[in-house]
Amino acid sequence: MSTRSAERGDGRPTLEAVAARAGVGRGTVSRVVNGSAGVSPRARKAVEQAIAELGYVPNLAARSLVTSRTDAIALIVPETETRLASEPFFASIIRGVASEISDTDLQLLLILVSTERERRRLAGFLDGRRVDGVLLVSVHTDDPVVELLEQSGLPTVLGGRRSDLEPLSYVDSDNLRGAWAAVRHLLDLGRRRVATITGPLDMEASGVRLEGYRRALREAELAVDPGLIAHGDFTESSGEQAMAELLAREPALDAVFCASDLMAAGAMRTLRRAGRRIPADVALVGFDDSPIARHTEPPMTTVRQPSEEMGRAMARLLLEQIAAPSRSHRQIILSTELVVRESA
Amino acid sequence: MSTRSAERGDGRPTLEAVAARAGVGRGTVSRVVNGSAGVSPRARKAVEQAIAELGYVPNLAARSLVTSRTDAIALIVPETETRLASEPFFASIIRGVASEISDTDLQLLLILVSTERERRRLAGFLDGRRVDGVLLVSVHTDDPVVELLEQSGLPTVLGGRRSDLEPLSYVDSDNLRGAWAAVRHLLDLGRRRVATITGPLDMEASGVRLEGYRRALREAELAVDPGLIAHGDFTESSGEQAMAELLAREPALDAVFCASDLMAAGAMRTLRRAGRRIPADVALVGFDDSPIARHTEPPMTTVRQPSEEMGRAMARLLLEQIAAPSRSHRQIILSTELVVRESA
DNA sequence: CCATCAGATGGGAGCGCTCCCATATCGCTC
DNA sequence: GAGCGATATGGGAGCGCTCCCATCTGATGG
Repeated sequence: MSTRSAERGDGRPTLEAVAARAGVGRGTVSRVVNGSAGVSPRARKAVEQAIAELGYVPNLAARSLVTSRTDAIALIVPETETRLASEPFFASIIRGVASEISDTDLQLLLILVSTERERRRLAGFLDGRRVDGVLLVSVHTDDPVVELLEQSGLPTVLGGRRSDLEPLSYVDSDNLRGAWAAVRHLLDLGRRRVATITGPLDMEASGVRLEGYRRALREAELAVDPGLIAHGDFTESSGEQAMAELLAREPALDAVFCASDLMAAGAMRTLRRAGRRIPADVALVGFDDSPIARHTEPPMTTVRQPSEEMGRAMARLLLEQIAAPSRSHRQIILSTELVVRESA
Repeated sequence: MSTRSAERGDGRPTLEAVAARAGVGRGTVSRVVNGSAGVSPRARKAVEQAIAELGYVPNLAARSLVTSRTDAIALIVPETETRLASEPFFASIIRGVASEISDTDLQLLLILVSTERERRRLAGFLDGRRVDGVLLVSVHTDDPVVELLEQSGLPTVLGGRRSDLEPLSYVDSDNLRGAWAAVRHLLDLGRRRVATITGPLDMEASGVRLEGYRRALREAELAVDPGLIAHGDFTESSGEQAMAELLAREPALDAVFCASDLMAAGAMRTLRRAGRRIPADVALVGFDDSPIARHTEPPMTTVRQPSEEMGRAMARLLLEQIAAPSRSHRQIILSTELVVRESA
């Protein structure tokens, strides 16, 4: 059998086998497979039939070798892996990205980077050009990972930004307005001793949320009292601790804005232990609208970030950038929304 | 310059360039790169230096073309994407898998399959042999995805199983003992009208947890009353609804075992609305020990599944299977643990 | 001192594909 | 009816690597 010669050892048919079966040349089959123009209807039909009969599937490695495209993008999550699980934020991003690329034929690679070793591995990975583009979430101001990406020259889109001068493309949510609206809400409720628990200040989002807090206070002609500001790192236990500090410093506080729901949950716990009623004694607003916000007691008023939409937008931006690499960098700011439940 | 000829258009050095620089042949460089034996120390050193100087990184596509390995595995999550976000279980699995493969040079591909279209895409993907092996979580009894995997002949490891006759390798948690321990705990508390809310019965885990419930009752010489059994689908709202049914059918129930924390959270909400105190009137135990279990009011007693360890075990099993494909299928059952908080 | 053998080495062949160019084919126009 | 451009087509070259075999080297034994 002459077709034998065009088959793989593992039995999978090659382009050549399809060409032989359809009675055309390799070039024509390739054109059909890749949807290029300039194929007669007759030839196209013959090829399509041969493909169906043989169950032909292109060998991506061979294609990639020639085109030096990989048809894959990577989503990099540079977090201690614990946060991945505790923050549904990441899962939503994944979901958004996956749904956006689900009708391209791109692969999604997930890369978790937490240790130094993993960072080095990532460097080799990027140098090896194993993906066509990269998505990075959870951006820290001087995160070496971002620099790796910049150096690599690969199309890149960030979720969040390092500063308001961020040169790379990014998608961010409107942290300023979100925080502002949250604090504004507390003030509208008549609270006057409004504290805040910030995120880690090496993340721009934390700084911006703090700025939103400040601005709302100033607009209400209230002084910004440093004693009412405590810092956390987005984890629940840091929220617990920060709340304890605040309570110690300012026993008379009557409201608190937390830069994440997880910290807010921790803060609630501390408040409860201290015998403060929520919201009667202390009103509380979180940030993220993560699932746990609905499960706290009382259910938490919080600022919704459209995290799935962020993932989607990131993917979209990256696809554009891969398609037209020269295109200058773009940014997208998605709006946030106050979700009023019972904690404030 | 003669080295020019051995460089890629994009400037990345090739094996050939390294060979030229080190003054050896391609074969020797390849042997060094792949750590094969039979290279003199002198040659090895020269090659290593050339690699460092040139910043050589192997082209995976070319390698893959020859070896027909891909150095990638896929994690398939066949769920409506919503569950990905709401169930930290998946995130933990991802984390476990990622950490287990982090010192191999395998890639992790994440594939979310929910629609029929995505399933077809997956089929092509598997046929295209774009990964060396596959991990599947959230296994449903007659999930077409599992059949796809079986047909593909790729090394496969399931998280969960279709039945106790599962022919494929799998990692599961000890659902029977977990459920049994939960119900046993409720009985030890003196409860006698113990209800259960099951998961979707097309998942083996649901059936087994129900069996654990039954067995604990029988051991306590209590009848298994169908009126005390309601069905959910692991979502919060299904828990809410199932609890309402139970309350309607058996107003006198004094305990409930829920097959997931999410359903338990829903059930709590219904109980609260119905004016039942937890645990005074109705004691409640969940399953999973997901983060929300700590945030309910009162904090939930639940059965811990070692989900991260499951991910790790799945990856380990898959690696073994890829290394030694002939090896017969294996299964690992991880033990569960009752975490007593305040709801029971 | 030469035959012998193990270990080290170089490089041809070929993996399956895309790119591109030479060639073939067709339908028009003048 | 010859000439021309537009459209289709086949297949060579080559992507960067691994595999394998032929060759070479040097140490060993008779």
